[in-house]
Amino acid sequence: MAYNHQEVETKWQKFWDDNHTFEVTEDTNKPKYYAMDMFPYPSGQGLHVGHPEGYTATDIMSRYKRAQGFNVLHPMGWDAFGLPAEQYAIKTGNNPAEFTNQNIEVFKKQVKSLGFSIDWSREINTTDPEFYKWSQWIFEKLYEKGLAYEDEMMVNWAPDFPGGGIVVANEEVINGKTERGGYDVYRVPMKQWVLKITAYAERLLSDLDDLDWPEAIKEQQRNWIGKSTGASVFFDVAGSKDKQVEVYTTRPDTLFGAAYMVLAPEHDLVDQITTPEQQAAVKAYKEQIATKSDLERTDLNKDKTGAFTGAYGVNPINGEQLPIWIADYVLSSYGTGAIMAVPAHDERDYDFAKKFDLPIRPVIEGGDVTQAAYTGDGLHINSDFLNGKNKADAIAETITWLEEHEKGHEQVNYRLRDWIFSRQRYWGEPIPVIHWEDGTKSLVPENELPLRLPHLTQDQLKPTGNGESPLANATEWLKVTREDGMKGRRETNTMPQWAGSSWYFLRYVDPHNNEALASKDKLDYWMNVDLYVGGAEHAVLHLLYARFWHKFLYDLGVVPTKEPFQKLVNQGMILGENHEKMSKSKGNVVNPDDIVSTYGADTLRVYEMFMGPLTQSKPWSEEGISGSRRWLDRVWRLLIDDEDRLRDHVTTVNTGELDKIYHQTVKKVTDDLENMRFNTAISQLMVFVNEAYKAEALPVQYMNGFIQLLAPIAPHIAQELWSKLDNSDDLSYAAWPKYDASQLVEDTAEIVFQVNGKVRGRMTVPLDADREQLIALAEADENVQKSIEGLSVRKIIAIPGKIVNIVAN
RNA sequence: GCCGUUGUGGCGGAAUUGGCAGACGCGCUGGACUCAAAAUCCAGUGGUGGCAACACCGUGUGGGUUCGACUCCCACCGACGGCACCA
Repeated sequence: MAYNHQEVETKWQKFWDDNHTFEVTEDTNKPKYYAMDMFPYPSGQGLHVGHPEGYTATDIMSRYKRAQGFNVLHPMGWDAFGLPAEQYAIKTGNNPAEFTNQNIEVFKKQVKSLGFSIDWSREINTTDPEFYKWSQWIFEKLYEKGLAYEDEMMVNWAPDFPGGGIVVANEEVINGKTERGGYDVYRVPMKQWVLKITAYAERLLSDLDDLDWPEAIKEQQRNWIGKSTGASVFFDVAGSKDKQVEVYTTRPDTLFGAAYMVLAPEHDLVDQITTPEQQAAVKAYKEQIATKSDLERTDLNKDKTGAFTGAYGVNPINGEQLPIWIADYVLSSYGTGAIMAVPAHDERDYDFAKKFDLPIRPVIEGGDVTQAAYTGDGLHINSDFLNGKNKADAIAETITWLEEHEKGHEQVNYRLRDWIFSRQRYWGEPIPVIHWEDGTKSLVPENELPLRLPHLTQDQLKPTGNGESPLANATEWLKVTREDGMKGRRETNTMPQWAGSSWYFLRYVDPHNNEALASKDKLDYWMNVDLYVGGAEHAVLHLLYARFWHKFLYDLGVVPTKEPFQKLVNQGMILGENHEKMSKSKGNVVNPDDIVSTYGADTLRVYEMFMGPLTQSKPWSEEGISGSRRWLDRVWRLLIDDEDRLRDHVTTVNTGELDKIYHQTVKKVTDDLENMRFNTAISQLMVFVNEAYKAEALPVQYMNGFIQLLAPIAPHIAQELWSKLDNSDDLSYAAWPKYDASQLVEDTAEIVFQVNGKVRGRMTVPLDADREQLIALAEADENVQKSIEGLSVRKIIAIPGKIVNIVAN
């Protein structure tokens, strides 16, 4: 009978569930392997074909490692806080929790239909109070260590965001608009909870080196952290002895070329130093930029703007007085929010100087300051004791001078900013803080965690209109009274979606623990994650936050490793048949449910792995998927006849005709799986099947081995064939086949004969034929003779086992 | 503009250390089976020329190193992703 995928897949999925096949314990006698996917946000859309790609990859590795004798942890969970559920609730009056749980049920059913070897007893859900209790616990530890603080700071405020506006993290702003939805972002001061990720900047940067991650992601994180080395330089303000402007520069060597100074408009000193005559102009400028969105500010960046404060700074190196301006091309949030401007050697300063007619004095040879700023290296000029020195020497010399004269020092800066951690939302983890009427605040006591989200009615969920979270409407929940009668109000902001995903991988190792986020023993055994697979879109957000929290927990002694994810793999995107990103509007979306019901989960798994390298983006093909199904049918027919019985040619007799290809296949598939080259592993399995079709007899032992090699990729059909071959042991834990290296040894090799690098003949010779023999054979070759006719031989290269190349002219 | 990734048949993609370019699959062509079709099995399939043996061309473009380059080096072009006044 033909292969019936629906029957077989249902049967074995039930078998795995009933037998708890993939539930895992801490068997310390075995080496461990922790393979994990980035857990999904359970949207109402359900799974798309991109999800199974990564999930299949980790599942193959999990099944392969299990057969290799590893104790494998392969879990799944749900990143279930987030805006869509809240917005849906506002619109329909449904409870976000119920809605979320319905979505999870749909997702879970879909994921299960693909036959992954997941330990479902460890399923987690970030919206479960028993889970977010520990998100809150980590926040409290951060607070206790001074790494979570509340501050009036310039935040990214998107007032048009549905539901009354929202503050987003720097990382969530793309081109001056919110990453989600594309709403305009304004920089406004607001009181927010902030996590001090900058305290870990250096470690987040340097520990990247030892990680087995794609270079692109490491590079993105390095750029995001943005370490730079330069100098702080102190400029006195002329006429006011007690005031100093500290600037940061990476080019202290150009100090003699400083022409003016610029403060960020928000800089503290601006109001103190502005002269009475300039006050109106400065005030007008500050108002002008305050109303601009980030996008408008960047758009206008070609056209520099600014205002003169009327004050002057004193260049410490030569006593020269430099006008102090304010301009929004200097950012208050980077360095000291103040710069020395060297228009001759900095493009931004050059543009500004041109616009406001400020002097441009070169201090490095090379370039033409009438045309453009020169940012390259060269010998210094107009620079007193630096004259004649190159950039590197002059930088070192200047820093020495600054330090000796106490006018500055070497300084390292990071582009990374602290992490704005509060969101004006209902559907997130409540921040466990109480604000007391005397102006103090305190944490919710640890024994009262989790601080649960109160139930809100549809009306209460609606925006407050003042930028506050809907939790401000939860009157009863909000009020707290202390034993001493002091009244307090709970924090109404909630945590961002990144909170749960910053540590969820720790919870999988001990998901039901009430005493700790996970027990020390289990963390010691399982951490860190050996393989983490997910999309590249999380390069700086999730992966940086998770590393930060992990390092913090490492410092607390909670986790045993400095880094959470040893190996990271980004699966490529699956594109539509037209090579474009799948989207509803383009009508090229493929629904995995349809594929599973038409062709089966195994076909989907084989196809997605065979399409090409896991890490590459590749287009979907309907013909490709049916080809994968045809191949599985071919595998089935190789072993099973029309009456659904094992074919007669599967025997215990080994004629030897498949020896070589079998052992080659075991070797190649093992190598390929080890290196996650699933496409070439499948191709080798196809080659084996092609050979097997030509063979008279199929030794049962080779057929069993082949099924084992196939099992990680197509587990259902493999299980069915395994049972039809009368195996009584559990395929999921059967020891991985070994190959016999002696079967792979060749005693002959095909030697290529070349003349001037062009192939002119070939011959199969004994492997031990030496140089002289090979040359003789090549020279005797008819076609070779024809090619060298009339030429004189200059040189002959002969490499035994490979090639003979005759050079002649 | 800067950083990263990438470029191979009609299509998806292989190619260990510099040593036969195009494995495997899709598609296409032919054959077998069939009254016929589908399915299946077998064979062929980079381009040009030739009945053929074979020859020439061919891994984004242009150079270079080498007996020999998809592979190493230099310059450039295109695609994709990220960053974007970070002093």
